[in-house]
Amino acid sequence: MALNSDSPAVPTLLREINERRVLDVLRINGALHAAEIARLVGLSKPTTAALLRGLIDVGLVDEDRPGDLDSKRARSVYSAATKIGISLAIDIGARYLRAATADINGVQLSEVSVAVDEMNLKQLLASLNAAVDRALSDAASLHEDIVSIVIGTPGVVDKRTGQIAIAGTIGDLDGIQLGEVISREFGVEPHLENDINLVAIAELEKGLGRGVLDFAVLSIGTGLGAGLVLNGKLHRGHRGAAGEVFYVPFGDPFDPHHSSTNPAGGGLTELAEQLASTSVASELKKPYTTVSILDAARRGDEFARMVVEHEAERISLYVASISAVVDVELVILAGGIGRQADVLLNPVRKMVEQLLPFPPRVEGTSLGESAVLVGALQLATRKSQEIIFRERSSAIDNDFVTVDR
Amino acid sequence: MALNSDSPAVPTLLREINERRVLDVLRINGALHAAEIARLVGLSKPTTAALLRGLIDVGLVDEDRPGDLDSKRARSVYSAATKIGISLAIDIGARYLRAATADINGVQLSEVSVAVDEMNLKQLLASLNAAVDRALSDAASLHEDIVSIVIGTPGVVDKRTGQIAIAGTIGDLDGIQLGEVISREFGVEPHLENDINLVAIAELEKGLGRGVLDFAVLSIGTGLGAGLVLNGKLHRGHRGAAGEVFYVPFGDPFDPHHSSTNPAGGGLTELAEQLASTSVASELKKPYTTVSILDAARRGDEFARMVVEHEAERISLYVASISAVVDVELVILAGGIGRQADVLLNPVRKMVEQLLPFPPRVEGTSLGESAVLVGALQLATRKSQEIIFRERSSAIDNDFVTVDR
DNA sequence: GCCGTTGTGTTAGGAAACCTACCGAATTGA
DNA sequence: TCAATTCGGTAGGTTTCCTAACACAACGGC
Repeated sequence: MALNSDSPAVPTLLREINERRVLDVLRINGALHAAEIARLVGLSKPTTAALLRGLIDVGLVDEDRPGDLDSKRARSVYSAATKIGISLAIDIGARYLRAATADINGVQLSEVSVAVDEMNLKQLLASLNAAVDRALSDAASLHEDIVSIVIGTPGVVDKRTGQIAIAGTIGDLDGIQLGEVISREFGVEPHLENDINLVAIAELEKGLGRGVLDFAVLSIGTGLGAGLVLNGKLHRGHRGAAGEVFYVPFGDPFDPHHSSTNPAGGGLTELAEQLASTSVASELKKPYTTVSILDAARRGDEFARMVVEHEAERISLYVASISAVVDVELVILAGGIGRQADVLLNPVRKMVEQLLPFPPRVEGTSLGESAVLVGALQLATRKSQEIIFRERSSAIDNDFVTVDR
Repeated sequence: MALNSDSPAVPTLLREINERRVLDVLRINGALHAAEIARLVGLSKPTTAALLRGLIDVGLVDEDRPGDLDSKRARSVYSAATKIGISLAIDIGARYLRAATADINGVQLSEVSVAVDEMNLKQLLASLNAAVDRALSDAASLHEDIVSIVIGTPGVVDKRTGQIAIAGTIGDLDGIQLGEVISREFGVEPHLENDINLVAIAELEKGLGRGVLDFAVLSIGTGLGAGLVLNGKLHRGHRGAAGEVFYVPFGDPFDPHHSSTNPAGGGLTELAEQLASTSVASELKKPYTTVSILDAARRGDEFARMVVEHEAERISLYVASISAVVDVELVILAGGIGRQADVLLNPVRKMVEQLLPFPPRVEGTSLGESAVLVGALQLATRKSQEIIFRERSSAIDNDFVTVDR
């Protein structure tokens, strides 16, 4: 039973709340005339008109007099300003480096993808700079326009220090170094975030997670990990390690690789090697690869189907663990293997239903390879909007002191 | 990007926020004079005085003129009203039935505990009625004074239907029936809640979870289950089944009893039976009981220590699962076995640190047998406060309509 | 093609919430 | 004892919202 907020409610708080509402309405609905805004926001016309004047004064809203381009009796239409800063998203993957930009309203302006291949930090940063420069020029923007930056990366990002731990997939990547370099380069402190968490945000905003209060994204690819959305918000955990389901101690708890149950990494091919001795007919030949196995399974190859069945069992264990602990409505499979959901989905569903009395829905991701980028852009947009709003609205009234009270 | 609230901000919203702040301040700090309240709330003296007058008018605040009983220059002291309704908490356990009451500010007024023993629903309800009646008379209160009721029970309580599923420990308990009976009896719709969730709330408010944003209570006793507090709030999950860690598929995933890893129920004695063949010296004799094993371990009996060590390993698996999925800062052991944390704590900590790169702190509960009741009372108090506040504050201004806008 | 209806945006007047400043009364402390 | 402090209260003013009324433009039925 603590106080909900530090400061008490004063009249200017009302203005702030209502200004935010007006901006939200404009960002959701696009250009509108004043009376329509008043109805959607729920305020009277005079008040709405005053709000709009204030927002126009600080440059957060644009007014257009379209001759009579627009409909009916409207004299002016209003829209959320666009050219007041951009957000930058960067995805540092194991095989690709991607960058994207969006305007202050979250509309994507550009996207750049560069293949990377075993490079050191110096080379990585050079590629990164090139990619960002291209993303900026494609968006007709400059370094100074960047309001916020979100970087997606494998590994656990510590909330306080920004340090990246248990990265694994990218050799000598260090969160502090990276943060400092970016910060120096762009004059903006970047926000580092675990890549799978960003996929979860992407699913929440633009994917299968829309409107779902509790769901998880289980990513099976180079590594194994999950992103959790609980009560409609990303759950990072105490040190940002939520969703590190690799550490659920199945099988021999002291095997550091959890090889008997890990469906990620080389899990699928290892499984095939192990099962090769069972003399089931197959057109598959060694060396097995993830792709060849999945393709054979799609063609109906008996041995490949058996391997996939086993893989599905392993995946189910992790789906079940997540759901047993947090009871999600939906689990979305993603990542290199998770994206091949067509052959995995049904066996996983069947198994999960046997394991749990309250099984979640299980689906394959509806987002493509740039899911991390989409999530990062989403997060960066929210940050930018908050920064710009604070900046502009405080510019109006920052001059009075209190004495008595 | 949706609107944060349905209605826009109007001046009366300020009043409501500030009224709540004043009440909060009084409930936290006890009786205060007006100037002190103004300082704590952060509002000016005239505004605070007006707020207090309003709250006194509707009976939410009491004004006392203590002659000069109280200190200094204060003419009046103000305190949150107490005699405006009570909250009722009921704990339906496997072996005990408990009831407790608190005033509107959460101050406990009475507590009653009754042993129950294999009874049918009819007998259970009779005992329940008797216990509640005693709790009420001990609190010098009447049925009509009850504002809200929270009932703790084993099993998963569905948010929407109130139905109880997978109860197990209590034979023919049915949430709908129970809710209906209570509702008819007291004229108040009771809120049913999983008992371990209530322990988590108790730890959050009065136990080791105070100030901890992310923690779990792992209850090991008749059954196995966990309560999760994430981001400072109880996490119930999509169907209220969050924390049902019994279903994490360790060992043979198709063993419905998960007997190879379950530390709860008869887990400890079973473990002892299994290990009896290992010829380790022991003063323990069959039949083993949970109590005799734990006592022997405390005395240093080698065999008993080995059994406890194994039990600790099993517990660690569940601690690790929870932490791998949601990354909690702290796991609190509770329940019949969990309360015997003295002998379990160190081996569990050691094991958990081997299993996880980010191990949580592990502690034994600091709350006694009435933890469920404490949590239920907490929840009921919050509900009562909200109900009474709504009732009283809407009594003032519920008479005007809008036309133009 | 005219004129009533409808909808937009503005002005005027007022209500509700907050604030600062000041003042008298009571207590405290030098 | 008397100055300083603190309390509760009043007066006057600001910010924010509201309803009501009105001018003006567009639409549509006749």
